[in-house]
Amino acid sequence: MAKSFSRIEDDDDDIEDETMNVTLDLIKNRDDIEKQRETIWALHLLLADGINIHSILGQSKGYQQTQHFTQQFTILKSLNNIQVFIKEFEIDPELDDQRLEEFSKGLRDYVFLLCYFGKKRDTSHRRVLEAWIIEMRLRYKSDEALEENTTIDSLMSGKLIPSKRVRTYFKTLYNRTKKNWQIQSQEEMEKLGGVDFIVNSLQDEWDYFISVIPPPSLILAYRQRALMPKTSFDRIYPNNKMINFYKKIEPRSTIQKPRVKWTPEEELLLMRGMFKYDTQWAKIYEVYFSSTEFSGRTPVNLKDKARSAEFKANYAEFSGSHRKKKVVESEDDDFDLDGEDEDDEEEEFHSATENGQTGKYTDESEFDYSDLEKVRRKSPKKTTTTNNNNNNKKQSPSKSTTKEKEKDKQGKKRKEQEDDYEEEEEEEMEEEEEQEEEEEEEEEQDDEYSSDYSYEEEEEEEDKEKAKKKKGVMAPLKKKSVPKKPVSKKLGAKKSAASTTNASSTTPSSSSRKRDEYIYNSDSEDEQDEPSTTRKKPSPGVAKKPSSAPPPKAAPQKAHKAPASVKKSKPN
DNA sequence: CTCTACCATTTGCGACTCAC
DNA sequence: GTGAGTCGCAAATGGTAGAG
Repeated sequence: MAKSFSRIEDDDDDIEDETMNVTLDLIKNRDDIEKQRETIWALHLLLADGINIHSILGQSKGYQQTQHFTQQFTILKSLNNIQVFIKEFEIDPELDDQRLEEFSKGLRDYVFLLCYFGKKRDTSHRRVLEAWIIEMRLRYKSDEALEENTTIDSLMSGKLIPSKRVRTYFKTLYNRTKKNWQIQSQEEMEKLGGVDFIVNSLQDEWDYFISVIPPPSLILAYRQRALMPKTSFDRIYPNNKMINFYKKIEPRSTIQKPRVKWTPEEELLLMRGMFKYDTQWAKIYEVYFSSTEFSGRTPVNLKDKARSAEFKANYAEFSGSHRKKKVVESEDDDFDLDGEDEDDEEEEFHSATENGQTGKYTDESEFDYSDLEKVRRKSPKKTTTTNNNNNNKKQSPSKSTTKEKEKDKQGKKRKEQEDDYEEEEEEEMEEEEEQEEEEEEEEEQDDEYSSDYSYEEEEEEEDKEKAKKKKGVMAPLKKKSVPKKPVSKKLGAKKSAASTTNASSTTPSSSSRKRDEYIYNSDSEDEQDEPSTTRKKPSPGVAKKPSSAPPPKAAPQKAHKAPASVKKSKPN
C-alpha cells in the first residue's frame, strides 16, 4: 500500500492553487513506482509554484484516508521540505531535477517502502507494520526535523500484547516483506534508510517489537477516537494546523429499528442453541430462530444477546464449564503474553465438547424454563423497578461488579447459587474437583499440554502404581496424576476464574472502557520503565547516529524483553 | 444514569485462483 | 505442490442510542 501523488488536471491552467486536487493512490506493484515517481515530479512543479500544501492535502481524499497519522505527517513533512528546498535554493524543478531528486528522496522512499503490502485484507496488521517501519526510519535516520520524542512509542505508548494469532500473522507478513526487500539491490536498500534494521534485525529485536507494538485494536482506537489526549498531540506537533488526527464522529446514518425485548422463550432457545452450536450464530438462527415466530431476530441479534456477559457466564456456569472457559480465553487473549498454549487449550475445549459433555446436560433439549430461571437467578438482580413481570431481565451487576469487584458478594452469591442447585449433586462434586484443579493447575501451568493427556490418562494409573512402588519420590509422576481430569477438569477449573473475569468485565461498554484504561495504565505501570528508557534513551542514543547501522537500541529493550519472552517460551 | 438492543466496522478463516 | 493474493461470509469487537 503505497501512496503517491498525482495531479488531477483542472480544465484550464486557471488552477487556483487553493482548490487544486491531489490524490493519493495505491501502488499495486513495483512497476507502478516509476509511474508514481513521475507524478511526484509533477508535484514538484506545483510545489515550486508555491502551492499551499495544506490546502492541497486537506482536500486530498487519499491523504485523508491515509490510515495512520504518522504517514500523514511523513507526507506532509516531505512535501514541506521539498518546497522549502525549492524555494531556498531557487531550484527550477525542470532544470535541476538531480538535486531535487536527492532532496525528495524521503518522499519516494516512503512510497517505496509501502509498496510491498497487499491492499485488501488484514489491513490493521499491515498498518502496524507500516507504523513500525516509519518509526524505524524516523528513529534510525536521525531526522532532525522531528522532536526528540517523536516516535511511535511516544505516540502510542500503550502496551498491549497482540494475540498469538495476530502475532503469528504479523510475523508472516514481516518475513514476507523482508524477503521482498532482500531481493532488492543493496543500493536500493541503502536508500531506504533504517530499513536495513528491519532486514537485519535479530530475532530478539523482532520479539521485542511484536511484544510492544500496539495491537491493531489500539491503533484503530487511535484512529477512530481521540483516545490520546489532544494535548499530547499538540505538544508533539505544536505547529500542526492541518493534520486532523481526530476522526469526526458521524451520527448514525440509518434509522434504528424498534427495540424488541427478548422473551424468555427466545432466551431459552438461545440457550439451547448455544449449548448445541456454541457460537455458531448462523446455525443457531437457522435451527431455532428462522421460523416466522422469531423472524425478528437475526444471527447478529443472537450474538449480541449472548454477548451479554451475564447471559454467557451464567449459561456457561450452569450448563458446562467449557463454555465459560472459552469466554475467559477470549478475554485474556490480549494480555496473554505467551499464547503458546492457546491452541492446545482450544483443542481441549473442542475435545471437551465432542467427547464427554462436561456440562450437566447431554442434550440441549434438556433445557427448560426452570433452567432458564436458574440461569437468570444466577446473576444477582439489581433491585429494579418492580415492573419486571415477565422478563426479569437479569439486571447486569456490571455496574457494581465492574466498579467495585465485590468478591465477597460474589462469593456469597455463589454460595446461594450452590444452595439452589444442590439438588444436582454432581455439580458439587465437580466443583470440588475444580477447586482441586485450581490448586493443582497453578503448579502445573507450565506443562499443561493437551497432547500429553491422552497418553498419560490411559497409562497413568498403571504408571502411578508402578511409580509408587518404585520411587515414591517421582514427583513428576505424582503431578501427572493431576492431568488425570484433564480436559474437562482443566476447563472447569477455569470456570471460577471465568466467573470473576466475566463479572468484572461484563457490559460491553464498560469492558471496552476498562480496556482502554488498561492500555494507558499499563503504560504507566510496567511499561513505564521500559518505554521511558526506550524513548528517552534509545532514540537519542540512536538518533544521534545518523548511520543506518542496525540499532544498538535492541540491547536495552531486549534486556527487558528477553526475560519475559523467555519466561513464556519456557514451557518447552 | 444505567442497561441493553441495535448498528458499524474489523477480524478470522476457508476457499479459490494463479504463477512458479 | 506451494505460496501469495483475493474474496465471501461469519464472528468478534467497538460504539450508539432508546427506554426506563
